[in-house]
Amino acid sequence: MTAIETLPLARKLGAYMALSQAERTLISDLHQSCKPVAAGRRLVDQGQSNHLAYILSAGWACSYKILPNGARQIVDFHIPGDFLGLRHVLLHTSDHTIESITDSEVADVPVKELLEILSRNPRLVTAVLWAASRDEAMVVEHLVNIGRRSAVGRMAHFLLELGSRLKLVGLGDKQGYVCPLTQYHLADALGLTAVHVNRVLRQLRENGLLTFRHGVVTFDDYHALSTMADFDPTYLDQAGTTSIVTMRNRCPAQ
Amino acid sequence: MTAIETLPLARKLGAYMALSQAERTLISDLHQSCKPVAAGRRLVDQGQSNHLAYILSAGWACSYKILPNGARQIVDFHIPGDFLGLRHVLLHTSDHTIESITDSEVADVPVKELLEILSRNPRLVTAVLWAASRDEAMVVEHLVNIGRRSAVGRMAHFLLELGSRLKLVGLGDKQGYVCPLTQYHLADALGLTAVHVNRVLRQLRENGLLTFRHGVVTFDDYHALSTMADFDPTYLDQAGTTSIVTMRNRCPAQ
DNA sequence: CGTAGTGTTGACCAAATTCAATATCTGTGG
DNA sequence: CCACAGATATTGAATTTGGTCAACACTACG
Repeated sequence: MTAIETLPLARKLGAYMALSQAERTLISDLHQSCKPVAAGRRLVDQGQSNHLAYILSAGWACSYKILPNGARQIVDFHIPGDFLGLRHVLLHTSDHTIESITDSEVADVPVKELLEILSRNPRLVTAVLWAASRDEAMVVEHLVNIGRRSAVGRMAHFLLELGSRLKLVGLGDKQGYVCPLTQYHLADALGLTAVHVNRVLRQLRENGLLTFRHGVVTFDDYHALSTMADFDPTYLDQAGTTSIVTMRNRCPAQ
Repeated sequence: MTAIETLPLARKLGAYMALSQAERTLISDLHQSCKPVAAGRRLVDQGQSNHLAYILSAGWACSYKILPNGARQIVDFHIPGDFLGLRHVLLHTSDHTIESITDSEVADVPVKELLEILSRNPRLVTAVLWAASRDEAMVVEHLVNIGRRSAVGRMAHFLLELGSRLKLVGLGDKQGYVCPLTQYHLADALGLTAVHVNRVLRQLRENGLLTFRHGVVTFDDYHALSTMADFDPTYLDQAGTTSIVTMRNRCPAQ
């Protein structure tokens, strides 16, 4: 078992609120069955319910929906420390598929155990609720991105957002990051075709804004890129720490 | 004060799980200050935090984001019984604006009170978390809609979804419903221009699928419309009641 | 090697936008 | 009750964006 401090989920929730020793132990308990998963394996299936939630410890994954016409829309990418299938567990239906992109490691969490832990720990529920809210904020930003930005703007904004998320867990910086996504992944996430993704990437490269080659995203001009993409990482910030602190002072902890 | 049974929020949460008398009373307490709001008034402002959540008792509202270039993306429309500003309260920042579309009635809920109620009532937290999850499911569907469907498909799917939601609160049926949205609202929600919205509506009308005129949506051929739009209302269903019960019983296994 | 997945590019096409002009509706004041 | 203004809806023509089809290059890996 890994030391509690290095568990991505603990680190993530810990960024929201200070965790008591008991709470840390509970989170640790959720990681009992951490196991490797090969790339391309489906963890949650659209339309089915396998009653498991996962914590992604290592690797990349994505959530997507397949339309009857065969088109795929990727809703979100998941990086280490992310909770997988949370909504799936709560709604009891799987409205989308979650699939590993790279070889990964996941801890699967039985629903029963999760619900018991949460029902006994209102503070933890609050933290999880907050993590879920942050996820929704990302989906909303994604929606705005697809609905109201040009292809180039979408791409720039998306790669910047991914950079911010990765920086938070120590997997990237303002220079860039390692990124296992194919142009097909990008296309299905951004509502474009793979061919057009290629052209857009070329355009960004030729304009000296960013380079995405050989699995590496390099920000050639971070400032100019942020400007042209209207990128504002506020919605990702953990400014929430302040928020939760406020919340904790107002309501009696349990 | 209205009888608890007729409060939209109570009705909504009650569809998820049976509510105890104490819980009903708590929900009723949240409606202390129900007041009228004129059309076009902003309730929550992008970038500000006014620390209030609302329950929409009557009328229509919408959440949207304005991009620096002036474009607007409507994230969701709200109808009676919807919770407004939930994420806003939890994240302590307002990442989007919520505005009334018609003259409406809202009950504003002070954050402090809401948090106190939730921290003392884990079951209620679960219900709220679930309502929030349903909202996210709608945003996800919206994302898929914009990312991977043609303009006509988007419009059809969107108007069908709205019909399902309204039917749930008794404001519409398979024939159609009264709808105060302008073509600009539709455009900003679907990532189109108002001009193109007009053409798309004409096309749907001329194909005998649906008519949207003078503030009324009429389904001329519900079945054909659902088919062409790949509409599957599963993600809106309240099958959840079963879900929560089942979740308690099931488990481990894979 | 050879194959499958991925990336790259060009020529052509379709969908949606933009610009612009009118029409219609709705509420308001005279 | 009518005239008017502002918002909303409708339509056409020209343009842009992104998609489709097709060919080929590069890379990794058995």
